[in-house]
Amino acid sequence: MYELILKNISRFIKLTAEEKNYFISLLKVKKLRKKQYLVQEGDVARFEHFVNKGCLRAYSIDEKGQEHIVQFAIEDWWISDMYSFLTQTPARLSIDALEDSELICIDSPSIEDLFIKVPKFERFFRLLIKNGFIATQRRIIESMSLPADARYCKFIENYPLMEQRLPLKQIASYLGITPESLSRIRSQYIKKGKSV
Amino acid sequence: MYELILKNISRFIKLTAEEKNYFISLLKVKKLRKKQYLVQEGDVARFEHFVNKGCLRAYSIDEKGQEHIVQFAIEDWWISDMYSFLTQTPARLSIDALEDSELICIDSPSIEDLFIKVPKFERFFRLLIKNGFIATQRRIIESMSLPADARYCKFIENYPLMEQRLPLKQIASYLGITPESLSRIRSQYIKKGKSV
DNA sequence: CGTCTATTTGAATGTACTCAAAAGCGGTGG
DNA sequence: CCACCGCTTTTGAGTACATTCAAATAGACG
Repeated sequence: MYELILKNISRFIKLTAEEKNYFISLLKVKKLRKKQYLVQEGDVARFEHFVNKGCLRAYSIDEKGQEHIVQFAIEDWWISDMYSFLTQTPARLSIDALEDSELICIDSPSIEDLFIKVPKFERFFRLLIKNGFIATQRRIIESMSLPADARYCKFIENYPLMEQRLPLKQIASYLGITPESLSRIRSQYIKKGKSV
Repeated sequence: MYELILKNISRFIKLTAEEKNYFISLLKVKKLRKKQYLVQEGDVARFEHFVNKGCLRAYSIDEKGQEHIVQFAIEDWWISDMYSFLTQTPARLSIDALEDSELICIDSPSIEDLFIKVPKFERFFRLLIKNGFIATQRRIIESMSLPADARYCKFIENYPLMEQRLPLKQIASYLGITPESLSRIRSQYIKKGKSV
């Protein structure tokens, strides 16, 4: 059950067996069916979530009711509403499952305990957030400097595993374009792409 | 000289006089003239920078030679190429001064020392990055869900102090539109804005 | 099998872009 | 101090790309 998350952590910090056990004692497992919410806009996010299995998305809904996907997460990724989790104010994002999923969750007080008893975890979460920050910055740069078709190519390059699992509609929402536009881009891409 | 940065830090963690002195011993001050580079694309970012005075921008340059501003920083803000700093690989961003500026810098090895001697700083930098991450995520959501004119309004709302100091061209680059477009948006905004 | 949603395709529209030119502003050197 | 130069900002005209709206097709799920 916990192999994947321990392996994930070991990429950044080394833990003793005792520390591992303590860490595991703080975790909760949660299963979600496709389309179920993990976090709804308006909740206070109480957990950081590690995806052990499945696929989820974090998104915001604008005044017109349109969804804008901020992040996807598949196995071995972390997902949460960072804003809500940090400030303990109501979430601006919703998170739900695109596939039946299994999550490993750790709540806010447990993380604080963890930081005290095993300070190495401060480092781990710092690096985790840093990576998220970097990815997000890169995404901003790409969204500004590349036209929609190039953004789609980049997406496939960066997340080949996801691209296969995600409905086009969801990818369009992530790229900030309409499903119709993405459909057209794709048909262009296939024509040209055969040779590329 | 160091009041501002100490005050900045004290918003997140409390330091003893001794810790403060140790921290200060690690700092370097750097002055920049307007238009001077702090970091150039291709350098390895060795420092985190705190703006004590002045105004800077971090930006990337795309294949067409166009600049895309990722972040502005004025007094009491931190700025660096996070990606380069974390990975110690060459910077993808350039950072330069939009006004004569004064920076307080701390290099990578010093930060690692600091984390060991005063672990509270792990927390500080974690929170700093977290805030950056949240701001960046919000920016992505806004850039996807709002038309250019609304993004400009949001920018004025969020960063009223900056808006006054920044040339229109720089703001346009941040918003991801051309200076011509921003000029037009602005003239609309003034007409309508009088009544708003 | 039927219903609901996702995807494709078409046509008309709109927003922001490019290119071009003029006006405004700031700084520099004679 | 003023004239000039370079850069920023404004304005105009034509263009390109993505959008909206609509309709048809394809797929998924009960």
